[in-house]
Amino acid sequence: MGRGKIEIKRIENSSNRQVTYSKRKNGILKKANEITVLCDAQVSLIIFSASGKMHHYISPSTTLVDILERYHKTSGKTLWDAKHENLNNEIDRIKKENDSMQIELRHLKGEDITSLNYKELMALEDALENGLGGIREKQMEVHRRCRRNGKILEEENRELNFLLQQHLAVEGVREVENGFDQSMRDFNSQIPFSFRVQPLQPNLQESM
Amino acid sequence: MGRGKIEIKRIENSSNRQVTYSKRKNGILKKANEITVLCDAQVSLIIFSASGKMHHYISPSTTLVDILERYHKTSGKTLWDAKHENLNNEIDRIKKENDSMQIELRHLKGEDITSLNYKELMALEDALENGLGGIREKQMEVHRRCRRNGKILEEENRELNFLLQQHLAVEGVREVENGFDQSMRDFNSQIPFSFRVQPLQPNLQESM
DNA sequence: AGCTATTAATAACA
DNA sequence: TTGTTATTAATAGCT
Repeated sequence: MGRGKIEIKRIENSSNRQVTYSKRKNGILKKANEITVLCDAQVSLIIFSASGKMHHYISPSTTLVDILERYHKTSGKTLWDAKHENLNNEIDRIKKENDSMQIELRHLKGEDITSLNYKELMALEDALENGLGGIREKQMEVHRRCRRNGKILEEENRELNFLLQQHLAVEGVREVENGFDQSMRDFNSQIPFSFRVQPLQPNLQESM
Repeated sequence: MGRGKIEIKRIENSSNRQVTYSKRKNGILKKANEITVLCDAQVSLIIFSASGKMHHYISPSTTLVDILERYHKTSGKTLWDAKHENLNNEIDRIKKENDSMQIELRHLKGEDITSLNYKELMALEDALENGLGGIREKQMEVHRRCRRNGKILEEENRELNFLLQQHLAVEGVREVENGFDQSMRDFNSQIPFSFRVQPLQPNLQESM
C-alpha cells in the first residue's frame, strides 16, 4: 500500500526505516483503538522503537495490570519476576509451618488424635505432663509470692489499725459530737479491702 | 476500506461485531509482526475479545517480561508493586499468626511462662489437663483394643497349638528318625512371638 | 512534515 | 466460519 510494494523484511535504509516506523506505529495504535471501540475488545499494545522510544495503547475500559493478570490466568505463563516468585515461595513455606503448628496445637489440646498411634500418644502425654509440671511450679511460685505479699500487707494493716486506734483514743472524745464518727465510717469504707484486718484462712497454702 | 465506510463506534449487530473482531484482530497481529520485522521494533500486543478469548503477539527478539520491565523503567508506572505489597502484607499476617501459635505452643510446653499471671496460668493448666484427659482416654482405648486383639490371638494360638499337638501325636513317631524334630524346632522359632502360648499378665489392665 | 499513486485491509454479501 | 469483491484506509516513495 504505497507507491510500490515492499517485502516484509528489515528496511536497510535507516532513515526510511525510521519514517516507516513512525507511520506504521501511528497506524497500529489507531487500529488498536478501532478494534477496541468497534468490537468491545480489550487491547494492550506496547511498542519500542529500535532507538528505545516507547509508545503504547491500553483500552480505556481496562488497565495494563488487569490485562496482564488475565494473560497470566489464560496462558498460564508466569510474568512476574524472581522477587514475586520468592514472595510466593515464602508464603507457601510459612503456611506449611503454620499448618504443622496448628496440628501440634490441636494434638496438645487433645483434638484430632484419632490417627495417632500409641507411641505418639505417649510422647504427647509426656509433653503435656512436662508442661503441666512447669506450670504448676510457676503457679506455686506466684502463689507463694502472693501469700508473702499478703502477710506483709496484713502486718502493715495491723500496724495502721493500731495507730488509728491510738488516734481515736487520743482525739476521739472531743470529736464525737462534731460527727467525726460518721466521717470516719465513710473513710473506713473507702479503704481498699486488702488493707482491712481480715484474718487469712489459716490453711490457704495447704488448700492449693 | 470496505464496501462502505463505517463510523468508529461500537458495532451493534453482534454477529457483525464478531466477524469484524476476527478480521481486524488478524489485521492488527499482522501489522504488529510487520513493524517488528521492517523497523526492528519490539512489540507486545495482547487482545481480549468481548467473549474473553485471548490473542497476542510478542516480537520474537524479546519477551513480554522484558517489555514490561522496559515499560516500567520508561513510564515510571508500577505494574507489580501493588501485587508485591499484597504479598508482603499476607506474609506479615501469616507470620503474626505463626508467632502467636509459637508462643501458645511454648506456653503449653511450660516454657516462657514467667510473664504470665495467675489467671493465665490457671487457664493454661486447664487446657493441659483437658488435653491430657483426652489423650489418656485415647490411650485407654488403644490399649483396650490391643488387649482385645491379644486375647483373640492368644485363643487362636491355643487352638493352633492344640492342632499341632494332635498332628505330632498322630504322625510324630514315624517322623522322628528323619529329623522332623529338628525342622519342627526351626519352624516353631519362626512363629511370631504373639502366636506362642504366653500367659498374659493377669493384672495388666489394672496396672495401667 | 505533506502529497498521492499504489497496495493492503476490510465491510458487506454470499 | 470462510471466501469474494467493491471500496476505503494505510502507506512507500517523493517533495
